[in-house]
Amino acid sequence: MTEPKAVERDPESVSRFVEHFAAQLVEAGVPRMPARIFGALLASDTGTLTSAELGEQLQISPAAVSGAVRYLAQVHLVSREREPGSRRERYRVHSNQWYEALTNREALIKRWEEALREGVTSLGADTPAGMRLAETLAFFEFIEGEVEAMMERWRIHRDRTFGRD
Amino acid sequence: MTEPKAVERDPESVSRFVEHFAAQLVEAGVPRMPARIFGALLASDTGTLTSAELGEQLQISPAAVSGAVRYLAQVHLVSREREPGSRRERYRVHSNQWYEALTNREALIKRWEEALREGVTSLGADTPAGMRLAETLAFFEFIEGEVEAMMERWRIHRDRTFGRD
DNA sequence: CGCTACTTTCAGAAATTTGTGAAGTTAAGG
DNA sequence: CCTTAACTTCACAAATTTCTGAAAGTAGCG
Repeated sequence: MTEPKAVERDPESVSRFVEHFAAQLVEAGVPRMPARIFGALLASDTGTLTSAELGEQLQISPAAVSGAVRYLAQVHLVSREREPGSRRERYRVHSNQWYEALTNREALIKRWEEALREGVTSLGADTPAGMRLAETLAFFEFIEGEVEAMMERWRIHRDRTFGRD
Repeated sequence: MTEPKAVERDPESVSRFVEHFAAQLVEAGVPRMPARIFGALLASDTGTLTSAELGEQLQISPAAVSGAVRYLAQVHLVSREREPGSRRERYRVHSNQWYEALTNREALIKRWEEALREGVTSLGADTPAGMRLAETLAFFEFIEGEVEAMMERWRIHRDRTFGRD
């Protein structure tokens, strides 16, 4: 028969998902190429793809892959690993961990807090503006603590739902 | 004495805060003008500023103010109000509510979820990729519920800390 | 009604961002 | 070591975004 053995993934469906999902990320502020690459990784069976595979699937140059991957690695959305043997690289999305990175914008939040703290000081803690900034600052500090607890609850919930191995 | 009555806010400190804070927002993906305007509102005593005041303080054209404010209103970071009498408009940051908007990216999350759901379907719920997407989807659904509870805790915490009026 | 004080829209100039090809770098494997 | 298969960096072209000035609405107020 002409029936292929384990098709399970026609390129067009994959592409549709990748581009659609990437578009949402773009709207959230993620640069286009990183978004597309991230989508492609999410949609891959192993969660890993080589530079060449990405380039071919998305029709982009090696340079574009390189730049986008650097971005993704920096924000901890993917990790890079060397295939033992060859100098070919694999990029991987850490299934359960990538979305934790999302809630984990540590550095970002820290800098917001720093800016707010400066604002409180320079505008005066007793001025209306200073008080508004102080309250905002308190909000972020509060959230920071909460998020950690929330992620712990998620892990428990996930293990119950998807099996605890 | 040459001592002014209630200076309390020298333009340079304000500007330093505004630009610094705006820079952080920009890094988080907010367009520059909206970020600056938002900063200026945060740093104002009443939390409101007119179009003209914004234009002068930030040295930008009325057109820029108009465009940026439209953006901010759309994402619920500021509201616009008409000064009774004149056709002059005031833009306001809702002290306690602006940061709630941040956690409240309803529409955004919904679309992510929709994209993920589509992905699960088109890639197959039983494929490895499909399962990865399903887990991600479950994560967002979980978070959605948690955030609401978290905000409620925040309000209580805030009232305790800043007075409950 | 029409004048005037604002705000919005629009077309285009300027700046920024993005992606490419080509040269440069690194390290595997003979 | 030298060759070669990758990845990365760089300079530039193209596309996009951002802001402006100017024209066009809009609604108070005489």
